[in-house]
Amino acid sequence: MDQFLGELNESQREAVLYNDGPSLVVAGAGSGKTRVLTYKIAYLLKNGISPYNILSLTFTNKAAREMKDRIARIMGDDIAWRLWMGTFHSIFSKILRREADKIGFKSDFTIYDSQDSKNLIKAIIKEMALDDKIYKPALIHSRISRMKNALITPESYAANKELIEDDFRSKRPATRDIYTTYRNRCRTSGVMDFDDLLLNTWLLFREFPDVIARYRNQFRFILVDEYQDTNSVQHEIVNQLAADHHRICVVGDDAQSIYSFRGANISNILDFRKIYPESKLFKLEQNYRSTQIIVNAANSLIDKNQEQIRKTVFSKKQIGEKIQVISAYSDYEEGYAIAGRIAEIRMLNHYNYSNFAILYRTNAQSRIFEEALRKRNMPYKIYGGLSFFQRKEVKDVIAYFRLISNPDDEEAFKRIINYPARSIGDTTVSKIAVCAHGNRLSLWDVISDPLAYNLAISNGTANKLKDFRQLIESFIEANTTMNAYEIGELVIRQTGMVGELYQDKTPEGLSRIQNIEELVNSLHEFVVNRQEEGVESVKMGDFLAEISLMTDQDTDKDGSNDRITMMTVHSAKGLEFKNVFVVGLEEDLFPSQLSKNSNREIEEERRLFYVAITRAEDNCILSYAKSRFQNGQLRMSAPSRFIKDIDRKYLKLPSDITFGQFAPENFHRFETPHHTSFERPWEYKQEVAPVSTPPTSEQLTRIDRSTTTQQTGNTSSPQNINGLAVGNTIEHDRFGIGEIVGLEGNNENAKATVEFENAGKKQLLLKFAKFRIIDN
DNA sequence: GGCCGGGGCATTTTT
DNA sequence: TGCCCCGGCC
Repeated sequence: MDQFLGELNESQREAVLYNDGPSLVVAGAGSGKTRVLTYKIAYLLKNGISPYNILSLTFTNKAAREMKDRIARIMGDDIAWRLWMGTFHSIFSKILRREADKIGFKSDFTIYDSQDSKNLIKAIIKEMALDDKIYKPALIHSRISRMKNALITPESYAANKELIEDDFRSKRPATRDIYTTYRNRCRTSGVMDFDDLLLNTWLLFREFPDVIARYRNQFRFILVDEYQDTNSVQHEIVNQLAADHHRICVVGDDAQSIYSFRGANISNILDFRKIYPESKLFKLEQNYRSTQIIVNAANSLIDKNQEQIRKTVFSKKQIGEKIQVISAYSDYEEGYAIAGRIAEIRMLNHYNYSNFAILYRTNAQSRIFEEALRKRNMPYKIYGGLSFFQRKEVKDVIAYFRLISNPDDEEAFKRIINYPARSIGDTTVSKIAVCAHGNRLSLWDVISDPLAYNLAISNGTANKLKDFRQLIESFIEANTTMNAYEIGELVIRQTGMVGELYQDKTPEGLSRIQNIEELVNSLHEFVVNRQEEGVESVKMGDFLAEISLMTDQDTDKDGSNDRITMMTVHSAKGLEFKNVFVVGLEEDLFPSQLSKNSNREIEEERRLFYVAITRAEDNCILSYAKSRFQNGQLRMSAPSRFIKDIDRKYLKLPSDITFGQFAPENFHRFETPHHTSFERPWEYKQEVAPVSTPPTSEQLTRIDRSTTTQQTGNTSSPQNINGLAVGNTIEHDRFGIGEIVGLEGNNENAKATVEFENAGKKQLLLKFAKFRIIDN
């Protein structure tokens, strides 16, 4: 016991030791918050508290898994295993499965992912004959989701004047009907969406005093991680559970609240002490991750936010390098500059590629870095994008699994009734659907007894439906005796999906087959693991319950490779890297244009930037491009206000940086037209750059261009368009080296005539041309 | 039933 | 630009 308490600093220890009442642990970035949570739980366990009595909620499966592993190392597997530790969604789905019958569900209800939800909403909008240009499914889905997260049921929605007026004003008065229908349809289908897992738990606890009493009694200690990102339902459920004993400990950092767009409510953490006036506040302020400069720079940034719990995060690590700000002429050049800088830092300090991360605001930015890294043969891994379980072929197979487990599942039904093709078209499906919804039945109910509902279908169609029904029934039958893996194999064989896929020899087809094989492997692994744990029969339903709450991060297997990480700032939360590049620091990109309406949103973007910077241990480098292709057009961009928000003394700024305007007006018309020394144009003159090697001559040319071309901020100059001039030599991605012999137009219409060495004379629309300037 | 092309569109996403 | 969706066509 003492040995691990000794590993804590004073405030960490205090936070661990206090367990008699509510506490709020404000944990600055890198301050050892996971360590506190882990040791706190270990401390309770060592003091004789049963793992069964501890509820500990996290935001990701990964976080839960890591914490469980750490506790297992201290307390042993068997104890760690019995802890109620997991994400809100997984813990509450477990409870809901147990109590399902009380709220009109079966314990093997399936879970709709966001895509299923959107599909259903889309179908409802279509059935209601509403215009899906006005009732955009994604928009309606997010509104419904917000409502659920704010504890608003269809009934309370309809009773809420403000919401109704709101919808009326935005010309979407039918929203509440869509919401009601959506909820009802989920019920007849025996499914819950992600938000239902929370809302239904809250409703269950509210409606059934005996149930909540049981769980209150069980969860004698409640711990919640990342409290700044909880939404109202989560907050309220936690309050329901803690109502009697108040032994609740929430951990979080208001400065890292970045999910309000998903309904996270920062006031949950800001107002925690209002709800529990007797609560103790612990502040973890020592950052063990980053250099002093990084911590101080981040502090100076976040200081610009109004709404926050004031704290003084500090580091006792080395002072470190200043945060370098790289200015690039274009988004392409930004890519090259970053790739070059990574190569330099890596060589000089013998870092691995895995010590580097490129963080951006939007996924769309990844492509350019991908190209730049690939050209230099630098290995990388991109996170985000389509996850394994979202892939079409995987979803198709899983839809069968879902239908076997719960034949009422409407989205699963629709997905596979005609896949593989069995000539049951949309017309038939909508006839079934109309009939089903009219009678408040599931689609499966209708095809189980088509005669009873007078379906207007031909005999041929009726036979096809019968075949489909019998196929699924045979699976359902087999499912009573077979384990999840056996059923999986059976389904894939019997449906003929494999045969169909093996026809396809294209790379995409091959990858589809691999994905299905991987799914089968994971089924196998799942069954074997469970059996090792002593579960005798491992059912398909168990597998579904597990994977429906999984994300990409949980299936990531090549995480140990030596690769540069590329991801959005959002997904970097909770991670750390020796060297972090935060790129695209431009107005309208970071902060996002869409966040500029309100100060609240700007503050969230600033917190996002704070999260980005505080991922860095040794080196943090920022970059921006002065022009960028956005939504298919070339746009001039100004450096982000957030760069200005950082105290200048922690920055190494490029000499030509100016804020609040597109192109610098005070650019120097080059005293020395060509750099002859190794001085880097982006650095403050008085600064020495101890960390960096002199750039290669190749880079210097590029960097020189980047500054000289800025003279062309005015886009109308005839000789000098979009940073190009007649006489420049460029290297085009496809045509190679060439010289510019003519220029016309400007901005997005700008064209250059280029005489290429090998490809002859070409007209390039600059908006689309991919090239870089190599000499002027 | 599946393929092609035009038009519209475009944050962030731990579950 | 690149993606997705829809409608038209074979």
